[in-house]
Amino acid sequence: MSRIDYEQRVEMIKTLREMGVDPYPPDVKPDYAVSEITENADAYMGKTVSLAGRIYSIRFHGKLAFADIRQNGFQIQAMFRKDIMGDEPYKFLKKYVDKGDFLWIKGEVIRSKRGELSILAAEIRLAAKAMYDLPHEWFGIEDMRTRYRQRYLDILINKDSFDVFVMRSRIVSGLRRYLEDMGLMEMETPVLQPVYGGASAKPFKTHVNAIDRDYYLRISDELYLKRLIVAGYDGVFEVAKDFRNEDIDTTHNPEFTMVEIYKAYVDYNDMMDMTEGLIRHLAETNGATTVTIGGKNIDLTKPFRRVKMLDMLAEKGITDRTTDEELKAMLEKYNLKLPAYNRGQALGKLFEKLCEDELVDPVFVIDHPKETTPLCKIHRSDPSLVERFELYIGGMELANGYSELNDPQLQEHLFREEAERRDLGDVEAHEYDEDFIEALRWGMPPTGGVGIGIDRLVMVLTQKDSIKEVLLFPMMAPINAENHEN
RNA sequence: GGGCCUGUAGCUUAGCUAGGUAGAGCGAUCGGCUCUUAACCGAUAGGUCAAGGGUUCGAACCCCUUCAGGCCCGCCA
Repeated sequence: MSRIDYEQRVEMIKTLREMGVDPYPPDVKPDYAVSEITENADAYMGKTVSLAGRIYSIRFHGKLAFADIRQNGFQIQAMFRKDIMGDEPYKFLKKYVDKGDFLWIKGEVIRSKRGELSILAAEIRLAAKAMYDLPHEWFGIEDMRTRYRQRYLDILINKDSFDVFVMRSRIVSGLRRYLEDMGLMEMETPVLQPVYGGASAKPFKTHVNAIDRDYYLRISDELYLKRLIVAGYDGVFEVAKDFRNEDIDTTHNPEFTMVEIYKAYVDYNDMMDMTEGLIRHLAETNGATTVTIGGKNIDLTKPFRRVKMLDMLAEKGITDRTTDEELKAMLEKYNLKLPAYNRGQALGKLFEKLCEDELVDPVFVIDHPKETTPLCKIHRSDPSLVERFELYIGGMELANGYSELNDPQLQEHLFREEAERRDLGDVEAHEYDEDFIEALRWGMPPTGGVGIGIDRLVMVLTQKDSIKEVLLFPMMAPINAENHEN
């Protein structure tokens, strides 16, 4: 594609160099951030300051010009008067400075006749030249392919995108601060694991040359964090990138971020309290306690309901009187596949199918059948269940937590059952992790744990209905060299 | 994996179920303008209509294939 702007800029840069003007000078030093001036306009009024930023718009009126200068999310208007800055600099501005360029300006802080906070340029300096025209902010960039593949352009042009990732950053730092204030420590555990565990998912496989072994990218860091509880740290967490080799859609990306949190001497009830407190705190500090996502209104201010999974199934007519044959027929009807039937997993699948979408306002679904996970403590009052919770918001699963299983013999037994299920063809059954069981044999205190999907949490708090909107660089198929022209 | 929709200038798009030289706004370039902020006025340039193949005298348009994306469904967080 011919871009005349690009070719013109190539020429212009050549000319600038011949004139002795460096289009990419190394020593541009503004005295003030734009935000400092805009946030304290009155204090700086009449003072001479220097600042720098990108030109988003420039409007010439003969011997007068206005530009919008933006830096780090803050914008200020620059005013250029030929009689103040001089003929040559004004001519230079008109001829060699374009929208999209970075400009350094020194001048007096004033207000224009219309009252707009401005810096009246006495001196200017080209800080960095751009080679493309900046697309007009008014129209924005709407094409998803451009927005996701050239995210820097999306963020540059679309203010909403800029703000989403500011919010994401604040949410994650707020989360870390909240957990640290609770006395928890962030730990870093391996991304490359010889045995993948902690969740049901298909992994990415890789090979470690140094020891000539196949490794996996982690699907979870649960089993490592629990080893750290064994090790004697009573509260740990990790904001972790996890990797699952599954489909890409509006709520799934192959790499995603999950915070897992483990704390000794608490159970799943305590972890629900903590999860709820954390999410409400993040909602309040990011100014959105009632949100709309995908047309659904969600109220984060009310206490999160806690409902037993079996009670929700009972509302759908599935009770302990429902026979296995009837359950199998229902699985068939909804096209749900279980490599090897067992009642607990069947109930879990049917729950997801029948109930999940209805869970708009935050709700903890608790007390799952024990076959749904091998890492959770058996329920203190019903041996067919486990002390597990899942938090749903807006029809999405946002968090999953347990009273952690710390009985090494039972853990070994449950892992063997998972192994049998693998042999029957369940590719998502947990791998047998001998090293983890060995750790449990040394003794793990009673522990509560939870994993919270950060991307989905950010979706809720920023009111976005696609995970791609909250991932800086969502996974996209690479553009074929034959089709690629820019 | 199944269904529906989309891809036209740097950006936003019209034209596609009437097959007949591809149009606009913004942006760019040149000129004018001392208070604009989607600035304005005048002129100019800018297109392999996602890619490939077919039908046709003639294809952005009809057909086939491919690529990329979106939405819904199925499966996993």
